[in-house]
Amino acid sequence: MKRITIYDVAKEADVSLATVSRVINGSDVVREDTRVKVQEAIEKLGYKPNAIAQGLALQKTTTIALIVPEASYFYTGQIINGLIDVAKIYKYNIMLHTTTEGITEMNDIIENVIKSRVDGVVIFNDKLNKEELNQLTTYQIPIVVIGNRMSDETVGSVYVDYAKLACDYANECIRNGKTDIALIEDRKNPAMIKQLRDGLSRAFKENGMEFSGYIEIPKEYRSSYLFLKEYVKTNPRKDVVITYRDSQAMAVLNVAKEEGVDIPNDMELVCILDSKYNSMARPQISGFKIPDYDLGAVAMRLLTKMLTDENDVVDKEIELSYIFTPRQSTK
Amino acid sequence: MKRITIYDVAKEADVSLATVSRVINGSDVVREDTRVKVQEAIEKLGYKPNAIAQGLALQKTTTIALIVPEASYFYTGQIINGLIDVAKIYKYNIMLHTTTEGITEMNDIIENVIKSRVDGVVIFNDKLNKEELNQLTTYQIPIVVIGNRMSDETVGSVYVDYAKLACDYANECIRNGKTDIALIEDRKNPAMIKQLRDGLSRAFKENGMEFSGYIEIPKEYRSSYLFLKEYVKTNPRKDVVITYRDSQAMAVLNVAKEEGVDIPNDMELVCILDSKYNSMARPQISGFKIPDYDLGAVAMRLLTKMLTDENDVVDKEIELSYIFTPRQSTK
DNA sequence: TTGAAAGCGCTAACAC
DNA sequence: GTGTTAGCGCTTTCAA
Repeated sequence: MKRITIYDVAKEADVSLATVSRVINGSDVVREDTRVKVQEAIEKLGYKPNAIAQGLALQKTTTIALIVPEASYFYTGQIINGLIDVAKIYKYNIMLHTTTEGITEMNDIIENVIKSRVDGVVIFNDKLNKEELNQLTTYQIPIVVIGNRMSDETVGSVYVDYAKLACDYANECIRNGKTDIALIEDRKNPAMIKQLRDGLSRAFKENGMEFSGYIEIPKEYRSSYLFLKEYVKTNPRKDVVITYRDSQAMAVLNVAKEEGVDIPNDMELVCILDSKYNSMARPQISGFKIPDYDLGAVAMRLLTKMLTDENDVVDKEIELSYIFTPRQSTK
Repeated sequence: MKRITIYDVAKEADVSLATVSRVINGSDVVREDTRVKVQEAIEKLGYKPNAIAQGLALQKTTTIALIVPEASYFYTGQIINGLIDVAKIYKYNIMLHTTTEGITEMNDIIENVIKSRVDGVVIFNDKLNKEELNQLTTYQIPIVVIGNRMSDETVGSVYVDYAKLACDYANECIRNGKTDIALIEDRKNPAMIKQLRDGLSRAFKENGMEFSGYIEIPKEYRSSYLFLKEYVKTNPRKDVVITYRDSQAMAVLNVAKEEGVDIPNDMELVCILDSKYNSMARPQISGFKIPDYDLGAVAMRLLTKMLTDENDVVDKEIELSYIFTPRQSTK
């Protein structure tokens, strides 16, 4: 089957290609009968406009690039879902790029993104390099960052204030006499952990104390579970343990159960990134409902705004809130 | 910043645009000194070739469309990872499309895919309509389907034979006297469940029996957990319960624990789609290691083959195998 | 080895 | 209302 172009349709309908173009773009200056005539020709030939040619002519691709970490948690999936749902509304297509742990191919991706002439970029990545973003801004590509708050003028950002979250929660704990709080490292999400840690430090400082409950997982341990299993034997019990991901929380739960530590009576457990698995664990794990879907959706909405409103969008920094969901692992 | 085109580079380097084109495409007919001259001009101007224009001129976009269900399990994520890793090798970009439960916008997606002139399509979707695929084949777009075996001549497919998996496993159970096998419905993945059911039926037939252990979850129950909680009270205990996803297996585990059913002694539990959560549950849930990552990787490899080898690719149907991973929920 | 020019398929002034 | 035509940025013969 030969590729059908706008010329073929024009010939078939016996009009000029400009008229066909007008029809497919819904221009209202076309007379009804010619519109119908063209429409029929399109139907008959099975013509589909070539988005690439349109992109070239219009200097816009109605495509945005989405850059996410390869590690696919449920969380990331939800962000993508939210983003795509909004993208669909505005007819944007998504080019998906993933960054692989360790390998600094971010530059390759950026290069790729520039070449592909997408209209905008959404980046969700724990480790984000300002320099790399600069590349994009040099090429005038609108950017929205998810997760990291950016103070830059040109990039938008949608995020959750984990520091505040941690600070507030710690304050609450301290108020209730629970001062022995532990935060477990998450190698995959250092930036998030840093925010949490900062928040905890702040809370302790506000209460005239110093936060010292950060638990690093030595490189030689392949999983938090394995490490904690050892750790718990030689270290005093905490009042509250905070983990970032559900799997770490489950590791804590398992270790506790195996070592005879009663949760929540001997020790409380909170997981920052709530997930359905938290409620399937026994005892059910308390967590913070982080608006993952919304992070994606709002980011995309912000980007479309930046893409359409020539005059700068007023609020490029959007903070989303969270909700604490108490379950059985906390009192 | 004005958009830098190949003309700007040509002027800067004082050569024709044809030469610049040759340089960026690594043609070896260019004399070294002019190559360097052009290279410098490119560097100086920060020129990046416009992939859209290239796509138009070359009639190929080096982009493939990936269609996956919106519901983001870990599994889907892994498939995407595998696919992207291979796509990177061959320099392909990914256009991500998701299908939403219920809403039959598959046609919209297909339409979109055709317009975007991607070089090929990979589809992973439980509910797959042959008609919709036909659209794509009409437009000569190479397709690879993940998960469903397709007998079609033009589409490739990469899949796991769940029927065989179920049949073999059931045979093994029956051989050991465990004939009371239950398979729990999964509304999100009817096609997979059908395959499993077929496999079980076959095994029972082979043993002169009939499979009657399919457990449907009535619409009014919001989760398998809630339903099973009721179900278990009025129904006899099974020998073996099979679920498709980890969350269903965990539901079974929780119900069993709460109702005083000892797993694996009173009843065994197997989850088809293994995941890390299975090994975090207690008792750890036995499962089949389905090669999710490979499904994606192999699918992409197959597609690139179909894209490059003009003469038909010999083997367009690729079956991947699985490994049973016994843990604590089976004896 | 390099350049000139004809497309690739479409849009958008500008004419008529 | 509709047609003509000049791009959009690049590749690729065909000449030189």
